[in-house]
This record gives sequence, C-alpha cells and structure tokens, in this order.
Amino acid sequence: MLIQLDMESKDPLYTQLRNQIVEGIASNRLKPGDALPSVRSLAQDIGINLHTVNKAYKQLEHEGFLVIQRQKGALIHPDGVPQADDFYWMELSKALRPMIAEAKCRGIDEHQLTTLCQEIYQSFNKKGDSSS
Amino acid sequence: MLIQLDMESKDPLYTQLRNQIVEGIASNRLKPGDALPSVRSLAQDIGINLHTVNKAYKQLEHEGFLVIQRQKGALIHPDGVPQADDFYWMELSKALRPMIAEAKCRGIDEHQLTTLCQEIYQSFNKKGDSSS
Amino acid sequence: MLIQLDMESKDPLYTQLRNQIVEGIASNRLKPGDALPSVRSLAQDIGINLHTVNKAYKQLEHEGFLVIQRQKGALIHPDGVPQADDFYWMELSKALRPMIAEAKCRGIDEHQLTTLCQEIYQSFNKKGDSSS
Amino acid sequence: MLIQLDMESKDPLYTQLRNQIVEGIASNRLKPGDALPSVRSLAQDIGINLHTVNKAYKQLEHEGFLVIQRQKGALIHPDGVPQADDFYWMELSKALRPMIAEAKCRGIDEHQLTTLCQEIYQSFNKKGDSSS
DNA sequence: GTGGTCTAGACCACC
DNA sequence: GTGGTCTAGACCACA
Repeated sequence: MLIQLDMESKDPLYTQLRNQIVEGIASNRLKPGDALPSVRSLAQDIGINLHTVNKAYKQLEHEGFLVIQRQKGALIHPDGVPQADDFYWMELSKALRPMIAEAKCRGIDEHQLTTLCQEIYQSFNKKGDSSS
Repeated sequence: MLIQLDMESKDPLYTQLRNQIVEGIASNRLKPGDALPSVRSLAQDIGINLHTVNKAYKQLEHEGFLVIQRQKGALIHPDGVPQADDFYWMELSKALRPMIAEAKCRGIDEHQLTTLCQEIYQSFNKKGDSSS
Repeated sequence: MLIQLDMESKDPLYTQLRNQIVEGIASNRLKPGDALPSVRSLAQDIGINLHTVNKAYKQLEHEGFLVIQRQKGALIHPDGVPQADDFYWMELSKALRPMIAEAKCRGIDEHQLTTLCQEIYQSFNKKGDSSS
Repeated sequence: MLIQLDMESKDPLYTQLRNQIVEGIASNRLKPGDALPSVRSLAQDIGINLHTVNKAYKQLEHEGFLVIQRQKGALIHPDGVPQADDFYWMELSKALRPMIAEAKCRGIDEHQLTTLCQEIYQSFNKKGDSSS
C-alpha cells in the first residue's frame, strides 16, 4: 500500500496518513484483519517521525478502524468498521455543508455535484476489483 | 443575517465565519453587491476579536467572494463569484475524497450519499426562496 | 489545586495527573467552567514535560471532563461531566472486579469493603464543603 | 477452570491471567492446596507464550497466592492467602480512589456505588456454592 | 499568550 | 521485535 504525503499541505501529516489508510479500507486494498506496518517501519518508509505515524494509528484506533495490540502491531479491525450512526451522519452533514455551499456559489449544479460524488465513490470500487 | 459561532469547535473562528458567509451567498440571502457589516461592528455583534473578522473577510476577498473598498467597506462581489475552474474542481475532489471514503467504510451506499448531498444542496435553495 | 506526582509509580505520569484532576472535580475544588493552568505553566510547576500535561488534558477532553479551546486553554466542562451510561457502568464493574476479588481473598468482608468505599466517597464531599 | 483472555485489551496478558486466577480463588473454585496446571500445559491450552504464564505465576507467588515447587508445580497457597495488612489497605484505597472519584463525577451516588460493590462481591460467593 | 504539530532520541514493558 | 511513555526543543496558527 502506497502512502504519499504532501509536506506543503495545510492538513497535518498524521491526518493525511489517516485519510490514506481510510481510503485503503474503502477501496478494499486493506481488509479486516490485515496487518499494518509497524509505526517504526512505516515512519522510516515515508520519511517522517514515528510519533506522527503513531498519532495517525491512535486516531484510527479510536475511530474503530484499527486495533492496536501490544506487540503484534496494528491490524485493520477484524469486525469491520463501526457502521454509520446518527452522530456520524450529523458530523458528515456538518462537514459537507460548507463545501457544497461553496460549490453552489461557484455555479456547480446539483447534477454535477452528485455525479462528482458518484465518481469518487465508484473510484473506491474499481480499485477493490483488481487487487487480491 | 445571523452568525452563530461555536467557541468549542476545532475549526478556527475565522473559518466558521467565512463558511457562514459562503452559506449565506449560496442560499441567496446575500446577493451580489450587498454590503456586509463593517469589520468593527460585526466583531462587536458576535463578540469576537476584530482581527478575526478581518481575517475572514480577507480570505473571502482572496477567494473572490468579496470586494473590500476603503470607503464602502466589504461588498459581495458585484460580478458574482468566480465560476468553478479546473483547479477548483480538483481541490473539491481532494477534499471530498476522504469523507466519501469514510462514509463508504461505514456502510453508506452510493444512493444514500447522493441523497444526502442533494438534501444539503437543496437546503440552500429553500432558504433563498423565503428570506429577503 | 495541588498536584502531587509519584515518579516511582507504575501508573504513567499523565494518568496520575488525569486522576488528580478528576478527584479535584469530584471534591468540587474544580467546578464547571473553571480554568485550568496552561499546559506550559502546569508542566513547569510540577516539573514535567509539557507534552505529558497535554496528554492528560487531551484524555480528559475526550472523556468529557474538559473543553480545550484554541487560546483560552483548558476549562472544566461548563455543562458538567457526562452522566454514567450503560457502557460506563460496565467498564466500572470490569475495573472493580479484580480488586474486589483480591480483597475478598485477603479476608476483607462485604461490610468492610462497603465501608471503605463510603469513606472514600465521602472524603470527596468533605473537601467540597470547606473550599470557596 | 476456564480462562478467557482478551488479546485486544490494554491490560497485559499476564495481568489478565493473574486476575482470573485471583477471581478463581475468591469464588472458591480454587481452594488452598489445589494444584494449578503446569506453566507449559496452561500456555498451550490458552494459546499464549510460556513466559507469559510464568510471569503471572511468579507474580501470584510473590503476592502470596501461590507456592511454586520444583516437583509439584504450582499450588494455591495451602495456608490461604495472607490477610489484608495496613499496607494492603492503603494500596486498595489508592487504587479505588480515582475510580470512585470518577463515578461521583458521573453522578453515581453513594448507595449505587455500594450496591455495585456488593453485587460484585456476592458474585464470587454464588460461583463458589455451585461449582466443584 | 495559547494549544497544535513535528522532530529526535531515550528507556521501558510485553511477549 | 512491538508499542507506550517521557523528555527536549522547534515552528506555526489562532486570537
């Protein structure tokens, strides 16, 4: 699984890493029970500090994507990710709102918006098809 | 136009303010050429620092939502907001990606996602119909 | 509020600090809305690293005891602490079980145990009476 | 005697094992003089490392719950567990304090707390009645 | 001033 | 080997 961080981004490194792992799960390249690299080895691979990797892993653990075990390292949660609940739907709406508002301001119509969302959604399906 | 800031949010105040003004434009409560309150009066109204309001205005100006004139203060850009270009579409995709990935992980299907986006999009239409 | 850490304890420093703040809230020495020292000043006062203090604060924030604001620092949660829910009761039982098992092994009877718990519980009431 | 370890727990395996043996003694399923499985066989039964079982046994021996003899293996201490002394009472109080503080913060009153402790205490009585 | 992020390097517990 | 904790010191964003 390839990780690509943008040192110039305004998103913190640990958030970018967290997002890429989530995308890996969404696209089925990372499956329940799969082992992730150790914080040390991943940190070295992508050239960042191990604490930064650790912070991403801890957040993913807290969100229910991972389990971290004392010396087996981190695994994609074997039971899968917790399903969307009311709280998550609310948070998702809150996050989407300003982005959709701006898109509307910039002349993107409803159909263009849903098409974009569908394309992104389906891009995760495609990747899953081809991998093991 | 009612501004409601959450002092406990992780989002900085100026970002919250910026977003609410964008939503105001999206919902047509703020129209091209409309005057915004002065930095000073808005800061006092919502009880935050003057610099914070100024930072939000500056960002909106830089993004093309506002024009700021020495005499008249801030106006919603009379020519409307710059339409989406390739760069904006790319940025929008990049911002949407991790959210949609997480939604997919949490079992939200494509139809639920597009429905949510449509509801949010349309919520801006509705507001525009009834308010001034 | 006096903080006393035991460098020899097997509990990590940030846990000891977290516990003492919780005890401060239980005993009403810390009240909803009260400000806590900044991570830097507290770290200096008790002679530990600011990251260690920060970790304790972050945990307390996550547990709902504190709110941390960008530059106002940390406050005892103004709405009070989230009340015990089923999950919390379960966790409390799980934590208490081995301790009570050992106490029983060592010949402490039910009455002695409940008396001890009451004494501890009431010790938090007493402190609250005398402070401002 | 059934041992159930949670590989995802934050508590180390040897601590979980130690606690379950203590609970076995508290509930009278394990009686003074009873033989415990050998380190080797128990490790195999529950599928963990031999050193881990050994560490739990060693700790229990040090705490006075077990005697370990070269030939016979591990036995529940024939004279029973050392009774609570001042030091133990102090340690127990220190361990209970932060839990009770948090319970109080979360709105659990004194009666609810003592009831919970009694229920846990009595749960060890019940098991002892019916099992071997 | 505040907390947030990132780095670097140390030691320890677990298995 | 693994992650957990702690330290020290840097720079940045926020208000």
